[in-house]
This record gives sequence, structure tokens and C-alpha cells, in this order.
Amino acid sequence: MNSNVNSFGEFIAKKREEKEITLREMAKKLDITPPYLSDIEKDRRNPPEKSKLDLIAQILNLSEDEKRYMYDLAGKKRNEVSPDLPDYIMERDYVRMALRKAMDVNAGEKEWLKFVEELEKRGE
Amino acid sequence: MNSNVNSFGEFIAKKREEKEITLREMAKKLDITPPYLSDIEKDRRNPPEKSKLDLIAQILNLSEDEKRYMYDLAGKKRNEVSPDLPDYIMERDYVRMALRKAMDVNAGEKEWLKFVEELEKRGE
DNA sequence: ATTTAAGTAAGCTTTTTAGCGTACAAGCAA
DNA sequence: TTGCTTGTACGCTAAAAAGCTTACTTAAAT
Repeated sequence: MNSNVNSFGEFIAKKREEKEITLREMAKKLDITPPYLSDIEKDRRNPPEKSKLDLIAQILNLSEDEKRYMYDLAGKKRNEVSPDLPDYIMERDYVRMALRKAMDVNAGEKEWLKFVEELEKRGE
Repeated sequence: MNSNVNSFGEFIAKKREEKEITLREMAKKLDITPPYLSDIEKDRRNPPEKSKLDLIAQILNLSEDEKRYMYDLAGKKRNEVSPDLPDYIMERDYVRMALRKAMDVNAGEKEWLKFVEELEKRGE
């Protein structure tokens, strides 16, 4: 999807530079110190929590797809589920049931894409 | 599904008592101290990590359903996704895509159950 | 040459999380 | 009664995670 970037830090650093925003500026908007942001961009620290990620997306004017990509990179770095997903999953028993069923029968891309197609038919 | 228990600590405490295992015995098998296990059962501490949860399930002889219920309680307590799910989710882009699509179109129980049915048809 | 701006190295401080040791109260057993 | 067993209160230690301060380097701008 997006260029040759594969880590959270690289990704936001690159986007920031594209927008010609300085690290210090961005740190200020995020209400963190420049060195701390620097560490994050260098992947030496964990990506921040969801609210700040949202703020980053806003500051960097990310598209919906880019934002999700960023969530995925953040999730992977933290060894957690991408932070836009947990609420949806944990508030719905049937979602977890379905995920487990999918694990059980070893559902792969084919099955899941079919599910998405079904949703597309119904979605408004 | 399972009686009137709604927290991780209560759940494993009850199961433990049903099996007439003492807290100290169980702590020993888990390789933690009794006071620490006590705190967990009283919901004053976080549920342990996945490997210990699996051990608990084994010690308490939980059924597959009970085990998942335990994972859910653990996930909720920690404000995380139930610990049997993250790997499956994070290793598969299409799963996350599907989850997001479902969020977008506000898919509810009906749609998800239909998905499960589909899987049941195909599952070996 | 000098200032200014950008990013970062180095090393704190603080907070949270995990986990232990000791000691005690209640119940039951001898 | 004495003595064991069970669970737990209380408080400590240790490690990880979050986040800051200070000070330095490099490059450009004056």
C-alpha cells in the first residue's frame, strides 16, 4: 500500500517530512518533548496510546487507509492488536465467537474476503 | 453460559474450590506465591500472561468453552483483547480488513453469525 | 565567524506492573 | 488447649515503561 516503510517510527517520520513539519513543532502539538518524539521516530520507544495516534493522524493529515496502516504498525510494534480494533472486538461476544470459529476451521483469506463481500452488499 | 460469575478472579477461585484444590497447591503448580494468587483471585491484580492462563485451564480441567470464557474475563480485566486472539488477528491483514469493514458498516450479530454459518459449512 | 534551527545522545525521574516475604486470623483436628 | 491448615493483610523489591532535562552536533542563514 504505502511505499517502502515498514516501521511505525519510519512511517510517521516520513509523513512528517513530507508535510515539512519539524519534529519540534510536531512534538509541541502532541504535547511531548522533542527528544521523546525523536526516540519514537527512531523506533526506540513504543508508539504512543490511541488518543495521541489519532492526533498524529490529524496533524499529518493521513487518509483513512494510511491511518489504519499506522495503527497496524503501532500494534505490531507493541505486540498488541491494532488500537482501533480492541473495543469493537471486546464489546461483542459474537465477534470473538466468530474469530474463534475462524481459528478453529483455519479460515483463510478466501473465507474472510467472502465475508467482506457480504458486508458490502448490505452496507449503506 | 457459566453460573453467576463475572470476574476473572471469582471465576478461577470458584473453579478451584469446585475441584477442591487449595490455593497453596494451585500457587505451587503455577510457580507463584500464595499471596500473589490470592490477590489475583480477589481481582486486585491483573490476570497472568497467556502461558499461565493455559496452565490454569489445565489444572482446573476447563472445557474449551470455559477456557475461552476465562480468556475473555482476563482480556476484559486487562483492557486488552482476549489473549487467545491477538496472534490470529495480527498475523492476517485480511482479518483486520474484515474487522474494519464490519466496524464501518456497523455489522451486528446477524452478519457475524451468518459468517460463522458459512464457516461451518466449509469446516473440516 | 556567528547565530539559529533541527534532530538526537545521555542520563535522569516517575509511574506502573509484577512478584515476593513475613506474619496473622479463622477454622478444624487432635 | 495446642497445633496445623487455609486464605489474606501489609508492605517491600525489582524491573519495565513513560517521559523529561540538559547539552551536543550538524547544517544552513546572516
